Parts: sequence; C-alpha cells; structure tokens
Amino acid sequence: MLSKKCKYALKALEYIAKKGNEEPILIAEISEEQNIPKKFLEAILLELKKDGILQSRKGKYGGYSLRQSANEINIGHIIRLIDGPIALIPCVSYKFYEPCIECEDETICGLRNVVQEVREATNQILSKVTLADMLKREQRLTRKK
Amino acid sequence: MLSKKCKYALKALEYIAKKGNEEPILIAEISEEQNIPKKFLEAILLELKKDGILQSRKGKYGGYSLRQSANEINIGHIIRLIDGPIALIPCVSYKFYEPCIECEDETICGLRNVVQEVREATNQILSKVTLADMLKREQRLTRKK
DNA sequence: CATTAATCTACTAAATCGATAGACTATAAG
DNA sequence: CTTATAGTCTATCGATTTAGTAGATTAATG
Repeated sequence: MLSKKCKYALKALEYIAKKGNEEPILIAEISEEQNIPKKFLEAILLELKKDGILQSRKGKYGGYSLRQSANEINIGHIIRLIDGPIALIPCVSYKFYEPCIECEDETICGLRNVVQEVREATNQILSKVTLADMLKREQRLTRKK
Repeated sequence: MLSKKCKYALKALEYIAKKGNEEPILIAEISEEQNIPKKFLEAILLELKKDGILQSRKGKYGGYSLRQSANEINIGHIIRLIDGPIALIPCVSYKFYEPCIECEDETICGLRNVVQEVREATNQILSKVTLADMLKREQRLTRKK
C-alpha cells in the first residue's frame, strides 16, 4: 500500500504541474488547496527537490516549481523514492535488491519465481506512466462524465 | 512488501504440502525445519486453519495437515489473508475496498486509474498460481541447475 | 534591515511488526 | 481415569515505521 506521504507527494506534484507556470508555488498554497499538513508537506517537497524533481527559491516570490518537465517525471520513480520498493519481496527488486535472509538459494525459490512475474508486469505499466500521463488520464476521465 | 509472517505462512504451507501424507505434521517440526519461531508459527497456522486452509488435531499423533488440496490453495489468497490488500491504494481493491479519504471523486482520479491497471495485471498472475504450482516451479528450477 | 518563505533539527503519539510467556484444552495410550 | 502430548488462547513487549508538530535558521527580496 502506498503511504499517505506518497499520495501527498503525488498530489503536490500534480498540483504544481497543473498550475505549471514559471512562478514558484508556495508550500502554504499547496498545503491548503490539497489538504496536506503543511509541515509534513515541507519535508516531502524537500525530498523531491533533493532528488532533482523539483526546484525551489527562498524568500519573497519564492516557492516550488518543477525542475523536470511533467512528461519526464515517472510515477514509479516517485513511488520508489518516497515509499521504497514496490516489489513484493526484496530479492526480486532492481533498485532495492536484498537477498532474503530466510532463503538459502533464491534461484530455486518458487515464491520468488511467481513474484518476479508480478514485478515484471507492474514495471511494464509503471515505467511508462509519467506525471503528464496521469494528468491526461484525469482530463479524459473528467470529460467522460 | 510481504511481511515475514506472510513468508513464514507460505513456507509452512510448502513444507506441509511437500510432506503431504495423511499424518499431521507438528508445529515444532515445521518450526525447526523452516527456521520459524515456534510461537509465532503457532499463531500463523491457527489463522490458516480458521480460514479453512489447514486442519489440525490436538494431543498425541496430532499436528497440522492441509484441508484443501495444494492445487486449490491460491497464493494471492494467502497473501491477502495474512497481509491484507495487495493493491497499492485501497480504492482499487476488491477485497479491501475503501474510499480514499483525501479524494473527493475517485472516478476521475488519475493515480487510481494507473494503479487499477497494476492491480489488474497483478491479479491476472496471482489468481492463477496455486500452492501446487509454486512447488512445481521449485522442482523445475531445481532440475535446471 | 525587515519581511518572506524555504530549510534544518529535534521531537512525539500512535500503529504495526516480530516475537515471547504462560495458562488452558483436547486427544490418545496405558 | 490419569498422564503425556500437542494445539489453542490471552496478554504482553520491544523495535520500527508512520504521520505529524515545534521552533530555530538561512536565504532572497525590496
């Protein structure tokens, strides 16, 4: 399950991308508009900045803006950044690979073999979806109503 | 990520299915052979029993055995039983559906739309894999070596 | 120099996870 | 009917993670 933090991150990114002008957007504004606790949001935006997804300016006329364009920002990447591995077990994760302690030989593990398929399918989808795509989907769904 | 508890559950089931005779298997034996803390394992096996996957007998010659046949026991079901929802957000989960608190209208949510695809792909795989399949995979992988 | 707004450091409450202890109950053998 | 065996139930515990808060600090603007 995605953490609240991760959902907050995605909502904040959506919000920034939607307004998508040059002028930076205030933490306070995002916090109010998206109902995200301000202090918590601060920490989240900072993480996104440190990863190079956002940029910021302090002081008057300061705030946050996208550093990468919305169609370069991958959703799977954001999820991994905030929540860590998406895979169901660490021994099938690319980014967060770790051998299972309880497993003597992972190459013959049945569970691993199954979970590997799941990871492949998940990755197939997530690796393609960007922030821009997500906004497009939202627009499409809204028009349908 | 799957919890340790869940991995223990799957390992225990594999062990029981492998021995797969009529005679019940002791908690203590599973615990030792699979390196699972005994007391913890007790609780796990009890859950599996309450769900109808295992059956047990007390006293001498007692122990645990499969109640369902290994090719009726679905891996996704076990994971959901022990760890809860597999889906990334509750609003796309069949078994554990819950609306997102922070979401006013889930039908137009872009994230939900993406995550729904992931759930579909995951389900496609997990709904087909049984305990028997997992054992078969293990055998196949072992032969390959 | 005053104001604004991000950044950094340090907590805290609550929930979850992994595990343990000990009393209780049902079964089989003698 | 008693004893040994082995699962069941209740309660608790320490560590970690999650969600959130408080307050001081730093940088940009004017």
